[in-house]
Amino acid sequence: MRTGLTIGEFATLTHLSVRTLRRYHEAGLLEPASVDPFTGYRYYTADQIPPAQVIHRLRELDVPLAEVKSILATEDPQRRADLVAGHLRRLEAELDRTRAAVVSLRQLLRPDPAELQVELRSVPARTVAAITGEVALGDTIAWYADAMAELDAAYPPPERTGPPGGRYANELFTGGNGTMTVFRPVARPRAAGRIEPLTLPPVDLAVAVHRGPHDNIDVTYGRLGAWVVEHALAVDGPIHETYLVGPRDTGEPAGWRTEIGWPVFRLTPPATGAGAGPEGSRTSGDGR
Amino acid sequence: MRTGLTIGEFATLTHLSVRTLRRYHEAGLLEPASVDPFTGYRYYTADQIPPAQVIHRLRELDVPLAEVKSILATEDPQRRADLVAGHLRRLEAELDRTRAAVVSLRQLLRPDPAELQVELRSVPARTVAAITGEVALGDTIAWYADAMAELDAAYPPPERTGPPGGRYANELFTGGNGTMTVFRPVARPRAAGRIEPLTLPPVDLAVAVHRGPHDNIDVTYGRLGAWVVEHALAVDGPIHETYLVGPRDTGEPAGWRTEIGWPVFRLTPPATGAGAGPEGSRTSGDGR
DNA sequence: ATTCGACCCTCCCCCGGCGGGAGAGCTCAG
DNA sequence: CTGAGCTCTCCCGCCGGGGGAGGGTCGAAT
Repeated sequence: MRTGLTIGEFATLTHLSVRTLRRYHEAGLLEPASVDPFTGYRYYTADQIPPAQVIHRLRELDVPLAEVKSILATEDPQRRADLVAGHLRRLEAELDRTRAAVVSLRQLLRPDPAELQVELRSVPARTVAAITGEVALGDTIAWYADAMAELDAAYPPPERTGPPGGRYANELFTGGNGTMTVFRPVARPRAAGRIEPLTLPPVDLAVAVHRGPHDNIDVTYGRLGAWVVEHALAVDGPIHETYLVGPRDTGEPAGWRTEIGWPVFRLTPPATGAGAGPEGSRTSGDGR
Repeated sequence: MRTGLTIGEFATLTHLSVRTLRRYHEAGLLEPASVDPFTGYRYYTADQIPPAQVIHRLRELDVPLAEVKSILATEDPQRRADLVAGHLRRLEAELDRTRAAVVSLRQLLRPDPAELQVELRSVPARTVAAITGEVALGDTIAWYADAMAELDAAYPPPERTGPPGGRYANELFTGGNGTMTVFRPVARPRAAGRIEPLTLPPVDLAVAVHRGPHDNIDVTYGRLGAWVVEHALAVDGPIHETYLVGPRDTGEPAGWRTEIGWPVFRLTPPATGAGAGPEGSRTSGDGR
């Protein structure tokens, strides 16, 4: 009787590389059946082949080693299946992201985009029902959906006085996380749950309308930004979005209309009346 | 007039991080419009926003930076679209791989697999028409399809005397590349193009039939390997496959039948007649 | 004109999951 | 006993980015 399969033989049987098997041992993913205490030689047995193959498959799905470990450690087949299903959902979400990027890329490479309509608008202060939070970039969509659902539930249609909107700190995009606010203008804002009344300060906005799903909304952002720069303005402060037509209004993303507004101020204030925004300084990073 | 947009402003406009912009500069992907020779400050212009967004999208699609660079460097829109389409094809292929892994994983986690039928078979030497090459793991499928097409073209049905097969070095799977041979038994093998007559040495094979597509064929490999180990045999030498029913026979992958054979020899040779294989030593790595 | 906070610079280390290679020790058949 | 071929550990590199240190610059407010 042999002591067991050497790592090389086991590698041949499982189609994993020797290095990879060593790594899995080191990570505690797949302990050899025995390890010679003197030589350090790893010895495997035939019944370790199935777990090795499960690991192989999970890695093909880019499941991180740590997660593979927790999946393998889960005895209950039901919970284990749940963990796997969770990762598959994430894969699916990523696939959606990829599809969206493909569509957006095509659009971006199209040579002649239609002219972008940009409007400069002074928005007075107003008080709305709002939910504010510190969110990581990847969680924005889920957080947004959740918060908006809470607002919708608290304020049924008769109380609403306009389309919902959001305000997003720039660091959210450039830094990976940041403050975001979603709000709804309503007749009488009141605090409840995460909702609290919020008075939005007056701002000068450069406003453009993005048509269609949000996958490539940053293209419109970019074009709006270019417009702003070319008109000798500078952007400052958090992005404003107003969902004129959104997922709550039509299930057809192509019909969505999102107004995006970027707070601006004049670089070299000419004779034109309105000066800088209320906060005056052009230091960014407000909204925290 | 400003010198241009600072890296921070440009980051805000494009939703890229400052660090990432610096990296793209360093990689030659997106040169700032100007760099202050004394301070090293990078300054961008509004017309750099579109290329930045193209880069952003390509990166979302996991296009390597080097490839992004070559795409951007390509002036001709036609060629550029080709490059992008090429990457999309690769994405699609990867997606197929992922789907296959999901299916295979489900199957692997199913608790009660049917018993695997394994047969020990002594295969005599035979001469076939073969194509041999050194192939990287990722290219196997394309290489296989190409070589098999060449064989099929050279030997129309009347000349064929059996189902086609292949012989694959183990390092192909464990090491990332290796020697593979595809062959067809025919009446009179002759050299032509890459095809050359090859005499396959006699081997003792442990043979099992894999049913269905090849995505999870290594599960069958593993089970065959376990069987071999449990029967006090050791595997040695390149894997043999025989395509009893393959893509050339039916478009329905579920109907495929692939015979896989693993050269074996007895670990403790008993009184039974047949000894080890013709090459004798159990050193692996033959087939080169 | 100076101050001072926000910005920008470069440089180095870290991550995950693998591969390559060095240098040394082990196994086992001839 | 020899020697080929295996195995061991350890260190470095890849990719695309993040974190942070330490120091220089910009420009609005004082």
